[in-house]
Amino acid sequence: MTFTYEYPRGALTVDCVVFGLDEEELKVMLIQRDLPPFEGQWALPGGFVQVEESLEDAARRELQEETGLDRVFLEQLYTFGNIDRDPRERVVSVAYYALVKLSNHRVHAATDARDAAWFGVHDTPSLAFDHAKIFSLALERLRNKLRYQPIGFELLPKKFTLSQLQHLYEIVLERPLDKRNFRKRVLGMGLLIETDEVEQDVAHRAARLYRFDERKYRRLVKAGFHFEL
Amino acid sequence: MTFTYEYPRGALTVDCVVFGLDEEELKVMLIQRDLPPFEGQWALPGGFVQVEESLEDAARRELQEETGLDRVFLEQLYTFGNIDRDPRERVVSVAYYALVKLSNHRVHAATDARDAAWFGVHDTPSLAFDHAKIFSLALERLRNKLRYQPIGFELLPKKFTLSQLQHLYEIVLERPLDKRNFRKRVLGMGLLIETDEVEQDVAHRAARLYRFDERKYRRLVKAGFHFEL
DNA sequence: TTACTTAGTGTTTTTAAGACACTAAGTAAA
DNA sequence: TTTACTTAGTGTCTTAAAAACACTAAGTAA
Repeated sequence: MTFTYEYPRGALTVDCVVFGLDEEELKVMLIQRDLPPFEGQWALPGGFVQVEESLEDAARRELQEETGLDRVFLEQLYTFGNIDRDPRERVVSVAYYALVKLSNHRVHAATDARDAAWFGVHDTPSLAFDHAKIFSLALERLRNKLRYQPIGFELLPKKFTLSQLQHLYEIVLERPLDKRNFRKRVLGMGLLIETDEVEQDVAHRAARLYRFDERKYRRLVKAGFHFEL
Repeated sequence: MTFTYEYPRGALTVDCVVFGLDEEELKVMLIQRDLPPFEGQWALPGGFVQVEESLEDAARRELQEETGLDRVFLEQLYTFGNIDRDPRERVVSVAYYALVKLSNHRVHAATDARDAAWFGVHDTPSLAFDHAKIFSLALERLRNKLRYQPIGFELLPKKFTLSQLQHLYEIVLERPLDKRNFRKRVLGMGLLIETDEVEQDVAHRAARLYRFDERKYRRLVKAGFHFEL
């Protein structure tokens, strides 16, 4: 079966920059292409948008199919539409970035992808298409967003210590932060709930666990508040 | 002549939210549709992306064709891809917003558009498609951007007084600003060049004219500076 | 019991933002 | 030419936020 139009139409794809947090590093998920063009090269997970699905649905579906990731934080980044960004034909790509709790998700390479793996953001191989550009924009966006919106929690387990959270900020922003000032700010925000649990199996004093008060956050955003961390 | 593909393909459009500054109000440029769907209704200027032009090129071309606007500040806003946003078929639209110096550009309605006109941003008619959503996102983006990037100059003539600039900020942000604090901040930024001219034909003390130091701005941005106004 | 590691906690200093009112310069009208 | 009117232009004080800074507490391991 084929589909015919009066004027030529480019193809539409989505690409996802998936960030995860390892113990010591910010990582990005890449897949190794199993088909031409750029066969064997690493690339961002993504693929064609089907005609009866929304852009975000397409992004989630591709993530699921290619990397097994599910129910992640996902936000639109930018749309890339240079005419020769794909050697085959005109392809416009809507890029998304995603944040996942690395601990939850063991990667399994899947359809379309020879392999899927996490790379340190400073240790990425050369990427297919204009994906290096997409990736660097995503990293920049993540850093900016982290400053003024509480999205860091998306990279941590549900319950986390303040040290873990600070560590996350230090890794993403790539600079050390003062412990007392950090705790002051982050608690002063009023979006963390202190649980009655502490971390387990550590060889030193155990830290209290907190969780993010997502309900309160949603309520405040709806009411027009802006958050600056 | 027709074009045939193996899978169905949606259409791709660009839509532009064009802002201009009147004496007393922030305005948006709308066109009245001359063709179905939504014939006769007001809409954002925009149209189909051709297969051999980039997204930004398409936006500039449509602006030129439909409103006669040329060489404007243009930046990508967001991509809208809900499956039923166009009653005819699947259409994904990449939205841009533009800032123009209203004084320069007299509007002339043009091809595809029955009419083109400026509307106060609080006085817009009901819009075709999901254009109301696009418009309100653009307005929000403009306000946020104005806070931390010096883009306001795009709405003013090349040479302007500090009062005009303050007035612009007050109109866009919809709140009064303190004259002395405003001048302190804006001059402290170091991106304004004092000319040796003053405004003409005013019935009171004439104010000094300034211009935006675009070179310096570009240089600093390249060097990684961030600007907060 | 001692050494080691990370958790947890306030105060001071510095910097940026906000509030606030008068004089200067020009035009227009009496 | 004097006077009234309008907008330009200018600094200081107050307040709030950010940054700098060091010790004690609690637990584990040797």
